[in-house]
Amino acid sequence: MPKNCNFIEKLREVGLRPTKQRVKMCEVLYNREKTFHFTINDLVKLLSEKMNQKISLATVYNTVHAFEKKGYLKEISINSDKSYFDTNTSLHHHFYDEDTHELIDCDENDIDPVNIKKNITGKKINSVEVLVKVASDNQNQK
Amino acid sequence: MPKNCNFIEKLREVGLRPTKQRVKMCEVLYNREKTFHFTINDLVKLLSEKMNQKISLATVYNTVHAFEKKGYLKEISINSDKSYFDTNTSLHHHFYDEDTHELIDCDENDIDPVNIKKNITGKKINSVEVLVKVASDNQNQK
DNA sequence: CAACAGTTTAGAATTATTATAATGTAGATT
DNA sequence: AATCTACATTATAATAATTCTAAACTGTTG
Ligand SMILES: [Mn+2]
Ligand SMILES: [Mn+2]
Ligand SMILES: [Zn+2]
Ligand SMILES: [Zn+2]
Repeated sequence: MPKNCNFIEKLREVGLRPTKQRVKMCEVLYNREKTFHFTINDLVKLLSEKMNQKISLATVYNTVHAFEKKGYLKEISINSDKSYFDTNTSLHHHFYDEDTHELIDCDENDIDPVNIKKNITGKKINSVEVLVKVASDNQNQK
Repeated sequence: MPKNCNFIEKLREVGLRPTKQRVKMCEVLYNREKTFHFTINDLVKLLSEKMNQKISLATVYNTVHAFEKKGYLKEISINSDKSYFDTNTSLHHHFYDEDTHELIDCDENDIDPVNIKKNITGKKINSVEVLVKVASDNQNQK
């Protein structure tokens, strides 16, 4: 998804009707500096509280999944209680803060390419992703 | 958990009463050659069909979580629909077969140590895990 | 063999997610 | 602009995974 606005164009490009719900969701998701990692509930809350936009839960689910299918969002598995989504759809690694339950993106400089020596006959590698779990370091408290 | 039997001893060691349900579950989980990756439902089915042991769903949930807390099982996140557990509680990497939805353990020889250059102040790294997704290679079909 | 704490159980409750079906609307057709 | 139609939104019901509850049961200790 683009940097700034014209979400209407962008939606149309992939064959999604630019309804006002979809445009509002784009604004919330993509008008921001950094990658956004969220649950459906986070998103519903944001829409309703910050944006004053009441969108039915079913629509939020439908739209998030439509965006996922079109490559505007990526689902990530860090917790099996609920689904997390990521506005950064490129293949990338994550730090997961076990204290705050926040996800942080890595870029190419943060982790060296992973060297995989195993190979499964008849299968090809589709993705390689690293999850680094961190927590507050209670070692250095003088 | 041990290679063969005497689960009664082992359970007692960590302060879990060796009830017949718990011992049966140990047998199903640990009397096997390789690591076992499973969902609660897989386990309930195994117990009931293969072992002819009807254990209440609530007990299976309770016991799996008790085992997890005691370090006999590890929870892994690959899919957000349901929880997966792993009898291999060591820190290890996985291949995930997107066709069969099977998990395969890696050992130290399969993937080189991951070199992490990013560091978050005040936080220490608790774990680093790699997930390699594979699928059938439809390239080489002469 | 008590007595008690911990355990199992059926079933209800909760939470996340998906399905249904009626109503609304974007965009094309006249 | 009025009409049409496919697709979208919505409230609500249904389903699925998980957790809670409270009563009955059982392993252990004395
Ligand atoms: Mn999905
Ligand atoms: Mn858990
Ligand atoms: Zn990310
Ligand atoms: Zn494993």
